Amino acid sequence: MFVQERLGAIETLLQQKHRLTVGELARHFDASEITIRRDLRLLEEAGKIVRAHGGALRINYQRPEPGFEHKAVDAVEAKAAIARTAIEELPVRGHIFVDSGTTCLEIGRRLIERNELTIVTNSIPLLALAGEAKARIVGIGGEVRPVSLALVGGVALDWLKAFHFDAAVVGASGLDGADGAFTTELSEASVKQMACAHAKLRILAAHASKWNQPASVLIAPWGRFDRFVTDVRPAKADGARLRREGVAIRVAGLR
Amino acid sequence: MFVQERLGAIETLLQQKHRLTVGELARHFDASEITIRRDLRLLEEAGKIVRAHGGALRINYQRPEPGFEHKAVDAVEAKAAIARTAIEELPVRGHIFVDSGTTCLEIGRRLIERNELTIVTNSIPLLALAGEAKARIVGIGGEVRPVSLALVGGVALDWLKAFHFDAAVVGASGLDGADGAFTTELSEASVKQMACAHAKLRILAAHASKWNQPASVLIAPWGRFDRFVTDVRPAKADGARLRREGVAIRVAGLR
DNA sequence: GATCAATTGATCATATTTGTTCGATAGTGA
DNA sequence: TCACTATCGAACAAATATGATCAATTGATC
Repeated sequence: MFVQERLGAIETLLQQKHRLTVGELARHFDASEITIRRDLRLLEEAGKIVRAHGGALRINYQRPEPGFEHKAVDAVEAKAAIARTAIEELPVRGHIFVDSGTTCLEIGRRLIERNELTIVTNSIPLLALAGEAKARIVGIGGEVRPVSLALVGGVALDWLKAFHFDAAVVGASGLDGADGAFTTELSEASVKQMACAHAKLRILAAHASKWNQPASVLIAPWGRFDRFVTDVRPAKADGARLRREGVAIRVAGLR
Repeated sequence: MFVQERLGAIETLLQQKHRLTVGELARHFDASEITIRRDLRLLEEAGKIVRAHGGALRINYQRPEPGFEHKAVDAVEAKAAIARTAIEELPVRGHIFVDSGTTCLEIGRRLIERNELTIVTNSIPLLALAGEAKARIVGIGGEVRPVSLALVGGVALDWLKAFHFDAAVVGASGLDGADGAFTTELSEASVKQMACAHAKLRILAAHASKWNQPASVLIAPWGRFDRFVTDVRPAKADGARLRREGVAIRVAGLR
């Protein structure tokens, strides 16, 4: 086996495994460990991999789950812009459901200024803002999901059934041009679905970074939403698809 | 496991949990504590986390209860003492209702460490602590009362009807030797009553300053409570009355 | 077949990583 | 305030991984 072949093979293996030990590779190629180390050094010098003591890691090795707050901080500006645009779409009186998540929290933060409004939410951070609110704020009950500080679960759903909203604003963890909006957890998806099912106006608010992010549970296909508020004009194909499905796109800062 | 992997994993965990102790991490990775500390130091030097004595915090973690803390500064010491005493009266597993209010919040703050417990509460500040909780936390639904950040109202009551608690801890705004415990709002009183009605063990926790404070709505006469936890031994007459009604008195710091 | 360059493997001194011990320090409750 | 406990980090020790060096092997070329 030629060196180049081995180098290429190691790269390929790393695509599949994200981490490889020197021992594994030595066995795999039936070569000595020192040979593997030499290969790894070459690959590292070429910037193809990251070496670790005992093996190697994929270069863009990213941690298991992207995480919640991490993204939240660097997109504050964008999310504020989305929020400013989103509230223009929302009624000044009546009942509005506001979802959990950082984008929706920004929207909620602005909506609580409207004194004729009743805001129903599953977001604990939003409930915590009630002290400064002019609007009436109602929390749906349920079990707390610690990662997102959202109220979820069966009882929350039962309770939402009894409600009728003038509008529902929901967020998403992933967007897919072909399918629709996704989230990572079934229990959260159910709450979002139920809220939308009982709302006259359904608004999806999501930061552009959510496009093509993998998230396992479908909240709803595009057609179920009336408006999609985001911060960057979607790719041509995605935009066309949305319009075909009857979703009005609002791009923050541009209208 | 490579160092880089552990560092990445710690970052990911921190995004989900806000805070991690060295011990937790050591167990999680099956590594020694000193190894974890070394990792934490690396992450701190890289500006990825904030270290604390005993563990680490997420870099931009902000306290989730804004606008409420200022109230809580009154009698912190005494309330902490009451809380320490109260939790000794409470089971380590099962379902416990924890009321809104600063005293009960102190109790809840300690109870969330018990990992076999389900805590049901109408206190939004307590719900906001779920991110750091070992216990399962359930919020009852309802309208938010901004002054107290408590969930109240008809829906809250309906929720409570569905529950059965091993214990209920409630607070009060006023205490009267002759009558019992009072609060300022009918809606809050109803929640407290309903919680007690569905609990095996009923604990009233209140700071001594609440004696003879005027508060309009009777929560319940003394006889409805099993224990009264406070920070100062009650006046002779009051103490006698309580005992006659079958309420066990626990004075914080003295037992 | 002899020679050379390239690659690989073996050996061993050195690096790195991890865990243990123990004195120092910070937090906690009285 | 003090004493008590938990946590911390320095220093050492053990285990493991690493790379420099040198020898062996292979294949190409003369």
